[in-house]
Amino acid sequence: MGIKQIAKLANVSIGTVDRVIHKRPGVSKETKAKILKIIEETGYTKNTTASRLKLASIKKIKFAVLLPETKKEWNYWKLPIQGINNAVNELKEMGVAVDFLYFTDSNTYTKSIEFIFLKEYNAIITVPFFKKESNTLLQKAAKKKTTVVFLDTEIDLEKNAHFIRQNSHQAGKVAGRLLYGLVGADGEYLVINKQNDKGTLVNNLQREDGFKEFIKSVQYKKEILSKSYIFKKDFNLCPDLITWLKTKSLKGIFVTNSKSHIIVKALNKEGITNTQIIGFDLNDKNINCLKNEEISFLINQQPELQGYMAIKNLFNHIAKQETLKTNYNIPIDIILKENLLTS
Amino acid sequence: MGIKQIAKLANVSIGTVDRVIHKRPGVSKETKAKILKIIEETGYTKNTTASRLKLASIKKIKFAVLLPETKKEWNYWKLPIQGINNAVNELKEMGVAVDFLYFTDSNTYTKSIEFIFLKEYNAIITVPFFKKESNTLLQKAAKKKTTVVFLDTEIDLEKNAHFIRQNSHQAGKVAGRLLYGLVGADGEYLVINKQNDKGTLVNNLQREDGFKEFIKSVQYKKEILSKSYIFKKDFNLCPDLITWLKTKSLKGIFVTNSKSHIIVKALNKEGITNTQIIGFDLNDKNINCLKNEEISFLINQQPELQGYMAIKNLFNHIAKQETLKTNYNIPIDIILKENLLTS
DNA sequence: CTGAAAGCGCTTACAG
DNA sequence: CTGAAAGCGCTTACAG
Repeated sequence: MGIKQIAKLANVSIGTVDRVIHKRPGVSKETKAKILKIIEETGYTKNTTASRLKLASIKKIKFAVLLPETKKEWNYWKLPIQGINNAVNELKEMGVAVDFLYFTDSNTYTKSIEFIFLKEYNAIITVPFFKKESNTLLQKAAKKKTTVVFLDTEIDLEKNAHFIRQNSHQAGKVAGRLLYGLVGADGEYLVINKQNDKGTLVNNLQREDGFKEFIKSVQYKKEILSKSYIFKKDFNLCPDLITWLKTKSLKGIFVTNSKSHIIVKALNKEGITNTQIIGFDLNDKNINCLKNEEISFLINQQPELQGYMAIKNLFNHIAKQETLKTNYNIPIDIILKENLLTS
Repeated sequence: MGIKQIAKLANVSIGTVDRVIHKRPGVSKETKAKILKIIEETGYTKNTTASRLKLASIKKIKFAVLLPETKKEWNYWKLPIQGINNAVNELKEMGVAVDFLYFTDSNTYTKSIEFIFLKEYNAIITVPFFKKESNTLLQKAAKKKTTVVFLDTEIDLEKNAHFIRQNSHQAGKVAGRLLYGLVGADGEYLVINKQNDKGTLVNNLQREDGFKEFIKSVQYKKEILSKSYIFKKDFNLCPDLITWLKTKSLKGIFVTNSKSHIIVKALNKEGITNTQIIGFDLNDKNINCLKNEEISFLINQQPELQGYMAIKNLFNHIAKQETLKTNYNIPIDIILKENLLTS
């Protein structure tokens, strides 16, 4: 059942049917009503593939991707890029194209956004690392009817934004159950956050909250220690923490970021044992610690999937008029030594 | 860069280029060589979308799906069907269509296979529940150049088969680490398998093996108890097991199948406590036990994903000549109360 | 306000 | 062995 049959049934040309389908002006009320009725009755839906075949050659669907710069060999931000490239590859015959831009700080972020708005993009995929700049972006985008999708982290913003990310609070609760299962009521708990010049990372705090919520829910009464570190080269734990760790017997450490391997190293240096660690992200060093059983669990944010879904969802939104969810949840994927390499 | 440009560069018509691309006969050696060279040089690849647009109207890609009958309201086998339908929906504009058939035993399985071979299908998606019949299927399929993909379980078969399933042995190891983390060296371990008239299910045994391999790897010296049950209505644990369970303090139970909720019920009836349970599959009853903290972990076989990937991989194989892996691994997805509803 | 024609990249059936 | 034409379902630019 195609546009041709609809046209035939309505006694009009396919051009007129096309105008109605795309809500373009220039069709008389009566004709429009007649065509809509037939579309309704026949259950006709547009063949997006055929539509894109034609459109791919004249008007591409263009996405701008603005992510943190990736200089190092292993870099977290290469993973969403990988997912984005996979999706674009699947959809390139449908006329989907993407431009990548990178930022290093809020200044280069702003510059890149300005640059993006000089061209015409259907949507922008980025991260909400700078609150003020993210709000500015959303304002500009609203004016230009450009969709914005944020990856990685969810923050409160003034305008309607779309997020594709793991629920960090919930991930913290998952970490809570996993670690409590290993350490139990008699152990001690420590949360280690990552800090940069703007303070502790938003999603680290969200994870800590979720973690504490779980631990409290099981009637754990002792205090949960919490530390925030700037992770530089030659990282060392602060002396009071080392003392604390050495006096306690069983310890559970929740590293709310990708730096758990650094904690492992620091603990080893101090000869601190009897520690269970749970962290985030499948970087090489973390994976190694998992293999050596120095880390018990890693929670995978599935950054490739985030990038992949961003493109797929945006394509379905733009090409098939599917609604774009405000929050797309990435499953909280639990990785341990034995399910590391099976996917 | 399309077929038209290739034709122009080779000074031939697009029909001739098409013949070369599809390895159809009737092209002189010289012309063929010339065209292949230009394809090579330009890096031309066929636009599958355009190709399928045409082909969808004359020659569909047809899949036969043969799965266990699903009468009950909640049934595991509705899940791969859901995934299959999702994939077919995505690809229907590409001319992908599917027929569903159901079996109840090896007889109806054989009958269905015969019926399938009366028609022309590009591929068959089924489960390898009957070894002899699976081998027969593969033989017939090889003759007809029909691809066969097995879901759910991997077994040894004579001919080259394709499997999309979780690695059950590895899943058992994952269960081992998870349960050992909760129960530890001082506890007792019990494995519960499911049995039907043909004996204990293959993947249950594979999971048990993996589980035991892990538990042994951590130098656990006590015996791991293993039971195989036929799960009927009014299920009861056998008396000797009840006695055993009541005399032991901390117990870890690995249910290698979807029936962990039945074990929970049986344990409750006998007033047996201090038990950690890990099972498989997200059926409503298991989910309820997870929510009530009567089950600690469930391993999700992601049956929807299995069905989805079967269609996607087969489509890519048939329409894009991508190689079909002998074993496609479904990740070992760990579910606990807190990450149950986040995806 | 509406229609007819050309074309997206590919495939087929037919002509020579 | 090769080419020209028609067509897949849709979109556009133009004509009226």
